[in-house]
Amino acid sequence: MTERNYEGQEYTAGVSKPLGPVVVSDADDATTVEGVLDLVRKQGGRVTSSRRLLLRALFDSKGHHTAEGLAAEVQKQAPDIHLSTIYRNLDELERLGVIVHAHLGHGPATYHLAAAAHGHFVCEECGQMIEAPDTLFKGLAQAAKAQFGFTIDPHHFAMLGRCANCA
Amino acid sequence: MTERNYEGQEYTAGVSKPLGPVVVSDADDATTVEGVLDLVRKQGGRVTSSRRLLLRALFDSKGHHTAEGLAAEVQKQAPDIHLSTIYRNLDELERLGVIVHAHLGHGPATYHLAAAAHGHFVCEECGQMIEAPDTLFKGLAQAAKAQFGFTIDPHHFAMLGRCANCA
DNA sequence: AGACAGATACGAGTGGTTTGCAATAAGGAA
DNA sequence: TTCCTTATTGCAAACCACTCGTATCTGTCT
Repeated sequence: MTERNYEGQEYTAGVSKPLGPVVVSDADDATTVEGVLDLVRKQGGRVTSSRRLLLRALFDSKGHHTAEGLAAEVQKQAPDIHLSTIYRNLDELERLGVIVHAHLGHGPATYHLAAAAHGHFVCEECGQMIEAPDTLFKGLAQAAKAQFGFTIDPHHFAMLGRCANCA
Repeated sequence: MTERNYEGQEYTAGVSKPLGPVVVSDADDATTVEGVLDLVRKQGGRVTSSRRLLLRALFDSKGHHTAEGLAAEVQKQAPDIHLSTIYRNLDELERLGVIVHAHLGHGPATYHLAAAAHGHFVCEECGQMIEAPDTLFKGLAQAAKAQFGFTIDPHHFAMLGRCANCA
C-alpha cells in the first residue's frame, strides 16, 4: 500500500496530545511543539523563537498552510521574523520529517504535519479541495507497482478534476 | 533540488501519426501543422511564422517540451522570436485544444500534443518519467466518483513516487 | 493598395521562493 | 559567568517561470 516516501520516522496516526505547560518531553515525540524542538536539538539544530512560533502555528491549526500564511501567523507574536526564515525553517522541518508540503494547484505550496498526510482532489473549476484517504489510491498503487515497479506517493501533487457540483 | 530532465523523453504510448509531406489539409484535422493552422485561421486567428515554427517543433518531436526548449528550437530558424510569443502561442494552442500542459515536478511546465495525453509517474529521486496509460487510473477514477462525486483528470499533475531502481 | 484587428518584440513586472552575507544568539566548554 | 563556536537570522538581492503593457508590425479582408 502507499506509504510516505518522505524521509521521516513513523508516526502514529490520530494521536492527540494536551499541550499543557512547557515540559521537556522524554523521547523523539514529534507530536508536540516541544517534542519536535527536542528532535531539532538532537539533530544539532538550535531552538529559536521563530522555530517555536512556527511549530506553534503548525500545531495550532492542522490544516493546509502557505508559507505566507504561516509567516503572518508567526508575525502576530514576533513581527520581525522574516519570510525567508519561515522558508528556511519549513525546509528544515521537512528534512526532519515533521512536516510535508503539497501542491494543490498553480498557487503557492501548502505545508502540514506529516502525521496528517493524505491525498488531495482539487476541482479545476471552483478550487474546492477534498482530502482523500490513502485507501482510494490502493488500486493505482498496485497497478503502478505491477506494471512499472513504481511506488506512488499520492500526497505531493493534487489530483485535479471536477467536483460533484462543477462536473 | 535535484536536476530533472523533462526534455528529450521519448514518446512511447498511444497514437502515432504519419506526418507526411506538408499538404494543406481539408478539414479540422489537427494532426498536422497545416491542419492546425487552418483551425487557427477558422477561429479568427492569423497564421504567422512563429505559429508555424512552434507547431513544427511540437510535431517534429512528440515528447514533453518546456516553453524554453521550444523557444530554443524555434529560434534556430528565427532567432528574433521572443519567449513571450512562445508563451502566448502555447496558451492559444491550448485554448484550441491542440496541446495540453502538464506539471511533472517543481520545474517548468511541459507541453505536448493533446492527442497524446496520458498520466505521468515521476521518480522523486532520479527524475525518471513514465507515461502511464489512462487505464491505470480507472480504479482511482471509480473510487473518487463513488465516494465524492469527483471526476479525476489524471493528466495535469504527475504522480510522484519512486521508480523501480530507486525504491 | 488600404484599413483594421490580431500578433509581435521588447522590456518591465509578478509571485513564489532561494541565496549571499554580515550580524546575532544558542548551547557547550572553561 | 564568560567565552567560543557555529547555527540561525534579517535584509536585500537574485532567481525562475511566467505574464503584461505598449508601440510597432503584419496577416487578412475589402
